[in-house]
Amino acid sequence: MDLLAGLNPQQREAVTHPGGPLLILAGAGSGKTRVLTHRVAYLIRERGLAPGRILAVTFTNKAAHEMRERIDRLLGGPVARPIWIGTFHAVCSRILRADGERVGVPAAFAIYDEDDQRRLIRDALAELRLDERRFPPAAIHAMIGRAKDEALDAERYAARASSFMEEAAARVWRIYQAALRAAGALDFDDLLVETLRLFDEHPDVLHRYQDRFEHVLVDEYQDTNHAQYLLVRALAGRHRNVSVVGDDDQSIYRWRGADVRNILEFERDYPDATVITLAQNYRSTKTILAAAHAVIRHNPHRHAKELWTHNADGLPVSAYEAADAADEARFVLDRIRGLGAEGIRPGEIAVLYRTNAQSRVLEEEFLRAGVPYQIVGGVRFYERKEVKDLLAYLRLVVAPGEGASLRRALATPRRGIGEVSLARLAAWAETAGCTILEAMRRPEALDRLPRAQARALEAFAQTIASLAEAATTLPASQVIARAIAATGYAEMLEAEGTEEAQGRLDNLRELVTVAQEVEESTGEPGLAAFLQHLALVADVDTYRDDVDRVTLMTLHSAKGLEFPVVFVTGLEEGLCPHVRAMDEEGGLDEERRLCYVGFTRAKSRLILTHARSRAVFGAPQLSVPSRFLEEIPSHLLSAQSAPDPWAVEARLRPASRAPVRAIPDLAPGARVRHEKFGEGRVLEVEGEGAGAIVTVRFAGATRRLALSYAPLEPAD
DNA sequence: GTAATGTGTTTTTTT
DNA sequence: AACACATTAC
Repeated sequence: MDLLAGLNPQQREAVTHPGGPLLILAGAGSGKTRVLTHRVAYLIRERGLAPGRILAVTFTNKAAHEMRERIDRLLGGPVARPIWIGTFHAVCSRILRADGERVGVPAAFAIYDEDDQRRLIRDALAELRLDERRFPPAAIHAMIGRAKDEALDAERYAARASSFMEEAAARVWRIYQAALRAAGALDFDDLLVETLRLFDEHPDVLHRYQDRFEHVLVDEYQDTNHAQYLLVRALAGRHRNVSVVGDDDQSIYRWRGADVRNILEFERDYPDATVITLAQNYRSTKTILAAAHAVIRHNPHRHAKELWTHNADGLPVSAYEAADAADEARFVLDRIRGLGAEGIRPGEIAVLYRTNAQSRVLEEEFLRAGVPYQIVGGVRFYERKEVKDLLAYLRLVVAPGEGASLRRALATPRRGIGEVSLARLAAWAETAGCTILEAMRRPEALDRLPRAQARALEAFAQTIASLAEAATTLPASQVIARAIAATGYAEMLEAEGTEEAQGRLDNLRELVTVAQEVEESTGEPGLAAFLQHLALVADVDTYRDDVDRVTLMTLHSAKGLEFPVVFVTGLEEGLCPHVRAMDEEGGLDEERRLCYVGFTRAKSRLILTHARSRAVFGAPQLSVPSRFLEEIPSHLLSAQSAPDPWAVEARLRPASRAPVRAIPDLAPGARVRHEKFGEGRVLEVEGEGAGAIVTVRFAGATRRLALSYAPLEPAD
């Protein structure tokens, strides 16, 4: 396959660039992913570079996956396996697993999630007798996180602390860090910081990686923070073949420490850098690009540039003013139904919003309408209670000394062990100098406890021990499958007998599938590797483009994706731009970039909505249209508005936007006709009247439909 | 030791 | 409105 076929001159230049520092300024939809994958394939095939000598850093695990697949496809075989492709966090995690022990990071280190981290912060605050109201754990945690983004450590941070709050954060940090170390755990930021420390304190390790990576490529460079910048500089320090790709207009992670200067000042860092600009857009219509540009051009301090395209003008951008969030959701579903009639499938549609909280109202409407959807983010799969519970058991199998996991695992399923028994056991373990888990197997310790508790603890320790035994020989997926049964978790959920419990059990089984997939794609079958991998999984990684469902997600999650039809909802002052962003320096600019990212996801249709009233913390608030909407010239727009509920005649009409028609009264067994699906038979009816949801078997498929929306009529 | 009830907090975005 | 956390009741 010709690696250069179909590429424009700038893309070709980027793909074939011989070596040395390369900056690719790639606008939205300019084919940057394509350039990156073709460049890697080119280096391997045309330049004879061994795949193992390439490091490619992506923004999400999903992007990493896709890149690997595309490279294999380009080169016509499974060539990509040895390439190091992954997020900064995944790459650092791999380095630390191999060499972390040189700086005191155990090979089977745990990666603490948000919950675990917050618990340690609160413990530290309590130890320092600091009031949580005056020193909110979330704020302290964020301060520490930001400092780690800057590659600072507690000592240097303490030295430059200039306020009482910062001094408190520095004191908390020391205790927090000691607690992590004691648990053999790292937080997300530590993955980067500890890798940097490893390189700093052990130059021989750094040299090994520097020599190995002849080419380093970094995607989404505009969203790298200082620690990541230092990592790139260190890893590419020997061969200086560093290619970075990014777009300053799409920098949306400043709050996480991302520093646009990394991309704006690349030429200062590497004076001999080649700079290539990709400005031709292959994704969107002229109208969509014009609307996006009309917004982004209001930002100061940007590389002034305008995308252009050979694509058609396309339809005007739609704008809808809804009465409230529910009306907005109904409008979205109305439109989606209309698009369906035009032959556009659910999988081609995305509904975007600023905050996860907005997804709830939308989701309700999707359920009511029976339109298939997937929500990316929100309550994350790996933060669900049952998943975290099971992971606690698994962590315990890998690291028996880990206190937080022990607590969690002991609590569910209930086995009659509470604070009191655990404290007694912990005290005994302390004096005996063993772990709590070991104490559970000592008769001397168990004799001090009531009979029932002693039995339960003994059985618990036995369960963990047998799982640990299994983990020495079996791959992670099989250990997990055993754990679901051996811990009594399956039994507990089955006993509940509710649909919810069944769903939880399904989630746990899903974990087995995930483990199998990870084993196959990484080639590392062990439980420890799997647990570390899991901690790094992002929301977008769970987004699937192979299912025919409408995708609901935040503007942030949408970065890097594209859809034929895109809805951007909630375009109101205070929401997008968000109030919390506006009291920060440069916050408004970033909100505008976020909006720009949203618009430029759309290929052919862009639909914008805002509501006159929206509930904040449950209380309705009036809101005005976002300034970003006002920035779009009216000739690009086709606007529409919900009726004013205060107008007299409007008050007499039903509030619902549902088509006014007779609601058929159906019972199971009835024959019905659907505009699109043809004739079918009713299997089940849930609810009554307009709110009812019916399950109908059509010739092709069985579907759940909302009676009030679905164009369903009795067939006689 | 656990379940029921009450209270306060939450929403910005995430590797 | 929804959820986590604390307190109370059993």
